[in-house]
Amino acid sequence: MVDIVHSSKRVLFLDLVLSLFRLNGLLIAEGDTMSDRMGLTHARWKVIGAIALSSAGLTVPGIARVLGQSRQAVQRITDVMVKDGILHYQLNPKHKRSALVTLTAQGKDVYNVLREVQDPWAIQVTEDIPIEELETTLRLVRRLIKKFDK
Amino acid sequence: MVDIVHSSKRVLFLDLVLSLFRLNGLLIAEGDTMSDRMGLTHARWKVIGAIALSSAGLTVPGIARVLGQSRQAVQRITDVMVKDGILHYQLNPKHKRSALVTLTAQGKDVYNVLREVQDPWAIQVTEDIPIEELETTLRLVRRLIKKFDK
DNA sequence: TTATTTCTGGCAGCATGTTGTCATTTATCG
DNA sequence: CGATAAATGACAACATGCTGCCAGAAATAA
Repeated sequence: MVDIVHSSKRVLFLDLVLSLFRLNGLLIAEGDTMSDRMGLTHARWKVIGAIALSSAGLTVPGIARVLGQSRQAVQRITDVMVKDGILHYQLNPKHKRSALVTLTAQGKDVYNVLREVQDPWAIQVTEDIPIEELETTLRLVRRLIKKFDK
Repeated sequence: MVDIVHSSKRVLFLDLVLSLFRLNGLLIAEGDTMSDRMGLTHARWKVIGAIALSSAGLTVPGIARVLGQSRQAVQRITDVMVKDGILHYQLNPKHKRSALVTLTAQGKDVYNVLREVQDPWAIQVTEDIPIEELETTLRLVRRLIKKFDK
């Protein structure tokens, strides 16, 4: 009996993992489509979002920690975005070498336009989904993240 | 009132999306760690899994459709795996150009070793998670996939 | 059957992510 | 304070993914 429970949970979970891979790809595609008109890609609005949500200011490794990525990957993205005038490296009083990454005026404009597209999208997608299911799913996802993030 | 509901669902959903990105990265890392000892990467065991689960045999574009990726991405992976002796291109009676991708004997061995690691992992991870939550989450994930996969 | 459309393989270019390494700065510990 | 450990930037190598393009095969429509 225990084995049966284990077995079905195992299959269920592996199915979930594969489905998450699939959904991840589709969400990236959605994000790219949405941010296309403002010259962004999913990797870039992830960075913009992380900065916009932080109050105290973030360094490159800080953004990487928030997004769960390598600092090198984030560094490459921010370097390009600084060149494009979206971001700005601001002297960090707390650290001589590691600058704070901030949104320029243009970057803030981009973020606002992004939200104008993203918000209706989020509302429309969740239209027919009970809030309880979203909560259950988010709780489970966070639980899994905790398990793996060490 | 409607706006409040929309607002909290919107925030909840965006939070979920970011968490899914995070979890995706962690699952890939888990997969890479697990399959490291048999010389696989996550991209490769996804392909092996797709082939192993198919009864009728799959072509490269067929694997791509199952995994929700571009056929070019899959083609590059399978080309390498054929070179490594894990996969084999078998003449397709139904299509002159598009070969069926099959596991070699070595490939089947690899798949079996993979399952020996993956199964206990799945059981251990879901140990303290109610099966109902897994089902709810999988249902929601599939629902989202349907929305975006067109 | 013939014309049109779709599918496929192969190639190229590019975006994104990872790990590894090295030198330097910052933080921590004895 | 001084030694050691951790964090950071910069660079390189590599794995994966995408789109675009072309020519030929296969499926479909007329």
